[in-house]
Amino acid sequence: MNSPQSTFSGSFGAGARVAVLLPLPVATAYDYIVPEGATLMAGDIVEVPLARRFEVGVVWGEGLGDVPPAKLREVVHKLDLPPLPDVLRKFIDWVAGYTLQPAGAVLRMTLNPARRWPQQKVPTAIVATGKSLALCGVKATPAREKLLIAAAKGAFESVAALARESGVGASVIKGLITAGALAVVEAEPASPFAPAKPDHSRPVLEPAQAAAAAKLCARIEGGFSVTLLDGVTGSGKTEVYLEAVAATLKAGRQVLVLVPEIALTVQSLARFAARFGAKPAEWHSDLTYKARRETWIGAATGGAQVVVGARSALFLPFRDLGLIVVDEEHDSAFKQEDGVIYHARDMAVVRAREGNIPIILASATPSLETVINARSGRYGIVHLPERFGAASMPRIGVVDMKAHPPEKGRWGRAWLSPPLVKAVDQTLAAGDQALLFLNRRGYAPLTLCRTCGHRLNCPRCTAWLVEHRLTRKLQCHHCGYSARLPETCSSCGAADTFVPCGPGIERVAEEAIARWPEARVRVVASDTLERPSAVAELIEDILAHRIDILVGTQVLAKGHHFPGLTFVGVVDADLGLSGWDLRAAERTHQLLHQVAGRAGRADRPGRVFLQTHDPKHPVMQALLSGDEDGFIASEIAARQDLDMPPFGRLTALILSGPDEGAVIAAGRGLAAAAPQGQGIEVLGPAPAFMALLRGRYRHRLLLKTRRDTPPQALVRDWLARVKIPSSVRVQIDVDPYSFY
DNA sequence: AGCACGCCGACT
DNA sequence: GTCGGCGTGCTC
Repeated sequence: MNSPQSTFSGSFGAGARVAVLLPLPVATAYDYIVPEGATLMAGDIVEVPLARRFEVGVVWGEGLGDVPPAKLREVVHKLDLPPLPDVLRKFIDWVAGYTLQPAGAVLRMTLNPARRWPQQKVPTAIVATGKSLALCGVKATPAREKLLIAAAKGAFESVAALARESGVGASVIKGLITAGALAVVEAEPASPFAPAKPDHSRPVLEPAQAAAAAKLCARIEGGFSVTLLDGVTGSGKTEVYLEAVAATLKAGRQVLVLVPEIALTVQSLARFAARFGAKPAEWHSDLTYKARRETWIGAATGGAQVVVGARSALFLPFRDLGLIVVDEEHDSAFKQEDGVIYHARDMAVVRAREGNIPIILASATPSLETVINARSGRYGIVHLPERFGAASMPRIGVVDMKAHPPEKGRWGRAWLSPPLVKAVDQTLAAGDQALLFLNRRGYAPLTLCRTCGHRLNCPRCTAWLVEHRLTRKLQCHHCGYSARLPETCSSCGAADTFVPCGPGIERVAEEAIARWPEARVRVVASDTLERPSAVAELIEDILAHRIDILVGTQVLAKGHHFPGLTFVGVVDADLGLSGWDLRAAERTHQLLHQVAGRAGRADRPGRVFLQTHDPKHPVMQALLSGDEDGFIASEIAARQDLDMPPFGRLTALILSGPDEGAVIAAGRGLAAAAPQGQGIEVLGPAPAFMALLRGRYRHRLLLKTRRDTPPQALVRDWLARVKIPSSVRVQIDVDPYSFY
């Protein structure tokens, strides 16, 4: 894993050895020879032979020289792409070192889109050289005169285009090119991105927003700084940070806005387009090949001034990045959980530091890590005090499900308590919209056999199969396994004995339709919104009041403004609080706070009911009393007591393989060789929460170190001491967020 | 990541 | 006797 640090200057002439980092999970860069007639610079993107194929890699610096000369091969050629900037190469090295991944695996995130691009032909244009016909030594004919007048109007992309414009034949054009009155020159490729206009549509800011914007813009002058932009839902954070974006655009530099999920890029794009009069570039895994290429090139050339994207946008080769905004910075979707495991918010801060640029972390419910950094003075804070306009915070109430159990209806079991039902009645009577929130997709999370109690499990995971009535399938939400509901129980052979247990949103929707037959009910989950256009249509349907009751998961919790929505019923506020997870309470609080923020954003006050079995739980109490600071203080105290992050550091080693015995043996081997020392603790191995995932058995070890002890060297040495069979994969998760 | 090499079960 | 399964190891 010791990749050479990229050397950041110098050029390499023919015959020199250069280190080329390849986008493969190999530990080191490989040496190649610079071919005759070429000069290469660090950062150049090159094609090289590798075994019996070709790969695209990046000149990372001077060759190491530790490879027998006979093995060396020549670079094939340099690609016609801008070189990767120094900052990006340093950043890639840094991320590789921090996450304990081979640098090539990190480079892959930058280079993957560019790897298989066919060599573009360089666009050309035909222009007048300015030389007169006489000077070129040709006779002035009417056709030639006409042609020169037409050519003087600008550049033409082809002979055909100029022929069309001038009404002169192609042969005359070719003749004048030969004579020298016209010339074929290399053309700037047309940028698909319209220039952003910083002052296109400046909103009128509320006084509090204006003050915050001024403070923010003052903070982002100068180099590296981190600023928490903190304000409740509806306080207008976006308008405020857009002022900082505008300031950066005026300075002629690029802006990256990271959003936690694809669905949010769509509405961000619209808001940015309205503000700057040009649609920003977008970046996420769902882009078409062409759009991906355009954004990548746009970032590299500077043509894309604003890029809105998911976490991987952090690895785009920006020519001159001047500002990063991380929107909804607390969102756990920023944590990449497979491949190179990294937290995009944390790495964004590093990217800003490497580039000596400001970064803004925006959230209504900032993560504890960020709050602590802000309080300690490492990060600045810009605070937006309240909702603006006539909007007020919703009134939040807690429904104790023990005191108010749902009344069974004609349709069977019910999940909505009488107080919640009454609130929906009132909302509908007032002509408003209601949201029933449950963070669980499908009809029922568990299906079991009434006769023998057999539970329908995923064959490849430690997980129940979730019934989806809309698609008439049983699904595993962890591996994508899907099957029809069997007719007989595989355990006892009884027929037609399966019963659904517990609610998913489809089941809540069933109850809503039965209770409010007149109401238009819509189920919304990530799997019902596959295409971004579906998100736009849904938002339109809600705004036009073509839906009365929304039943949905957390995809509905984020970002959108629905003025007609005045009631939110949280069906199971306790969901997510169970289980051993460091951030369970924090995350549940953030999610519920965010859902509550959906209610009553216009002039009508909203109401929120939380159904819970534990009304005394600190999360419920914090939401009820509005004492968020008290809740955060107690969470901080709890973390501090246990030396948990960010007061201590965690690193997880996840062992997995198809043979459980081998996985367990590898776990024991690692435990036996565990690092020791002051403030170092190793927990496990223990079966992971998902002990079987996609057919692989999983066991975990957890390394706990003090804040001042970076775990990377410890882990590196640790792994070097233990021989792990290749059938067992070791994943390293520095700063784990989930405990799967 | 690819891709070839290499050693054990069912087929022309 | 061969074709081919995917475990193992290498690529400058």
